[in-house]
Amino acid sequence: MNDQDDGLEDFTPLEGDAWGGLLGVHGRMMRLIERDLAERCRISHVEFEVLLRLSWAGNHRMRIQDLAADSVLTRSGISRVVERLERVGLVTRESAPEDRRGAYAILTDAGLAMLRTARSGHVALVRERFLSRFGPDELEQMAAWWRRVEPAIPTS
Amino acid sequence: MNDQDDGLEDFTPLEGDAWGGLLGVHGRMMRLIERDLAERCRISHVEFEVLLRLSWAGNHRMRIQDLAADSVLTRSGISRVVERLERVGLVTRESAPEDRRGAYAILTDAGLAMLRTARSGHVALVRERFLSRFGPDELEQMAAWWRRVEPAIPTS
DNA sequence: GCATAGTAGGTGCGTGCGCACCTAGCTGTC
DNA sequence: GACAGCTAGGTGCGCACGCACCTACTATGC
Repeated sequence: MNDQDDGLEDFTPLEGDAWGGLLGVHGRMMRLIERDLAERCRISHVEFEVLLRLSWAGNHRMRIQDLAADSVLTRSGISRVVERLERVGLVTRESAPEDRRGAYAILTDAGLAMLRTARSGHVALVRERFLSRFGPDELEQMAAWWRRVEPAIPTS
Repeated sequence: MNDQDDGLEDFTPLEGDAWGGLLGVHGRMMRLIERDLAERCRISHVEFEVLLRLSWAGNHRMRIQDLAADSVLTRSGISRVVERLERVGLVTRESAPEDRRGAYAILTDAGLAMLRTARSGHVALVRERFLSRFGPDELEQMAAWWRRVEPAIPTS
């Protein structure tokens, strides 16, 4: 039912399918993921991501600013996420000795335990709905595309 | 700095690159897009999307429920988006004669004009940062992937 | 030393949205 | 017709987040 050219630049059908499809797949997946994590673990996806990245870090600790970089949230957002996680005992905060302005978020044992259960179900979900639809060669190509595009998009 | 296997299922590196890359690219692009639309047109991306889909519809009008389906927002979210757009004169509302529970959102002339300026810059941005990084064959493959995956992800 | 600029983290405020619920109206069964 | 059950849209409430700003601290220039 397109109104045909109403005067100015629009996406071509191919562009629309490629870009719009990415938006659609992301939106649907996020709905599934948020519901799943909320029901099983009472945490949000960003909270899960913070726990995950802490688990990757040496000694399970990261500076707030490092958590904020390469996150979908701003520093203020991360600050509040860490506050929420601290309130339920999944992380603790500790001020940085080498720079007294700074603070570390540190994964607790309870946080690590929670992450493990959250992660196994999460991985299963993303595999079932998304990753399993692609062969290894296709996943490799997809990853290569993101590596190609991502550095061209400014972080801030 | 991975903590190596801490006991339960995790993404493989390949899976992590494919899925994490999608999240990263989407997040960065959305930041750019929101800032651009806000600065140039004082509208958000969801508001833009509603205007766009109205412009595609016959007579530039759609039922609220049809706007909500296949949107990233719920019905209540769409209801508020339409309310905001109505308040600034970009759409009007009209109750549906064939089902008196229902309502149409209708694009106004001002809304169409706004959409045109918003869209041209938006298309340019998405092309510059994303679409132009791919060849036509790659865009076709990407679109095919989304077509393959999307129906397997429940809408609600 | 002192002054200025820059940075890390936190916070008041405004806003956007989901959830649960409400009302009005449609539909189906009897 | 009467009544139950469903659906479309809107709304009160709570919450998460960005923006702008604040405080505490560090870094740089003199």
